[in-house]
Amino acid sequence: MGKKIYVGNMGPKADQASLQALFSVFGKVEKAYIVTDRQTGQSKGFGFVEMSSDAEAQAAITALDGKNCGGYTVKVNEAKAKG
DNA sequence: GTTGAGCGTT
Repeated sequence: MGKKIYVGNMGPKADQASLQALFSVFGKVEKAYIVTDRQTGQSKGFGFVEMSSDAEAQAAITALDGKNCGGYTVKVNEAKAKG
C-alpha cells in the first residue's frame, strides 16, 4: 500500500504535475496534491504525495527533505493526518 | 500559512 508524504515550502510555482514528476524519480506516484486555499484558490505552498510503496516514499523523503528545489528548500516528511 | 477536504454530526 502507498505511503503519504507531506511536502512543504514548495513555493507558488509548484503544481500537481511538477510535484508528481519530482517524486516519480523515486518510484510510482499514486497521488500528488497541492494544497490551495479553498476560498481564494491560492497555493499554500505545500502539498501531499502518495507513493506506491513505503520504501519508495522513504527514499524520496530522505533524498528530498531539506533540498533546494526550484529556489525553495523543501520540507519533506511522512504525512501525519488524513492517513 | 509545517499538514489537504467533504459535510452539516458523534
